[in-house]
Amino acid sequence: MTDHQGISDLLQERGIQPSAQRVAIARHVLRTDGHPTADEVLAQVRRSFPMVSRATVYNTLKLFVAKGLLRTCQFEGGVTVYDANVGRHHHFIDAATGEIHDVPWEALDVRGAEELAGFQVDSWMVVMRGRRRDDPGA
Amino acid sequence: MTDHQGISDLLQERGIQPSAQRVAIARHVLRTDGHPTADEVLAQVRRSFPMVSRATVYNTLKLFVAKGLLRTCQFEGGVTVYDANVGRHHHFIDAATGEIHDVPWEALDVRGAEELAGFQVDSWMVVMRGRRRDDPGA
DNA sequence: GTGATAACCTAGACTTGGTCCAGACATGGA
DNA sequence: TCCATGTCTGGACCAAGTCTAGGTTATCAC
Repeated sequence: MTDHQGISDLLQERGIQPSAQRVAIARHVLRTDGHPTADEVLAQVRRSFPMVSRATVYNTLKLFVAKGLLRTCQFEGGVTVYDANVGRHHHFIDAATGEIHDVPWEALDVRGAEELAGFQVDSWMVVMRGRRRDDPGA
Repeated sequence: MTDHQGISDLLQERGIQPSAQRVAIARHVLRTDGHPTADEVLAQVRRSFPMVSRATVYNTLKLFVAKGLLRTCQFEGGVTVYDANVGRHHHFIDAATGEIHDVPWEALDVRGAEELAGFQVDSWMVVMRGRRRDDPGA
């Protein structure tokens, strides 16, 4: 799914014309389970595609979000990061490093969000902060 | 608690020298249950204190955060907003207006956050999105 | 192949949220 | 009063993100 042809097909499925730039951006942003910023994507893509412009990266990321391939998140520092995991999940933010980790939806049990008085709740997520435990036994 | 003397005392309790500017900023930012941005605070404070500078507002808000009088949040749009409610609570974001509403801690029941494998979770909150219901009967 | 059209990309100017800094001003002891 | 310290101002600066004009490329009818 991350080879050139596969990505090209995926973009076309979503109604996106698979230009060389878009495929290059998609390779970097859809293949990671990290949460890169637009500038990180730009830097990565430029290694294999030096002429790509900043505007193209921003436009393409926006397009991918509009087409449901990506979602954006804002946490610490006010920078927008992109998340290729578009299914329901929660987030854990490492207070020491700022790293963002996805937490599976089933790992937590949230009750009461749907029947909140005065609000029609369409979606929700839990945002946790703390430290990552680096005991390898876990 | 929002009159001049009370605010002055509150600042001093927290080890903050209560200058005229700081009291003016505190009056606007601690008396609201909204979630103003720094620029909104600046605009408000300037109505009663036209000479206040942007740097002072930013510095003062940072100081209040450091002293535990305020907390910051980042949601949509990547702007930092300030929240005078520093106790535990959740957030609801109105998808139509972008407004942020505080949701009481007890309104939701979250299980599993404390014993998350691989992470030491220090704090968490639920971020909900949807529409505000404007039925007055609720 | 050729030309028209639309889609796409680039570079750079611009906007906005936020920080930094030098100098001015206030305040509180000795 | 003088000095030291803390605070405030205005403006320069920076970084993330957007906008725009013009150039390239792809598509398609002829």
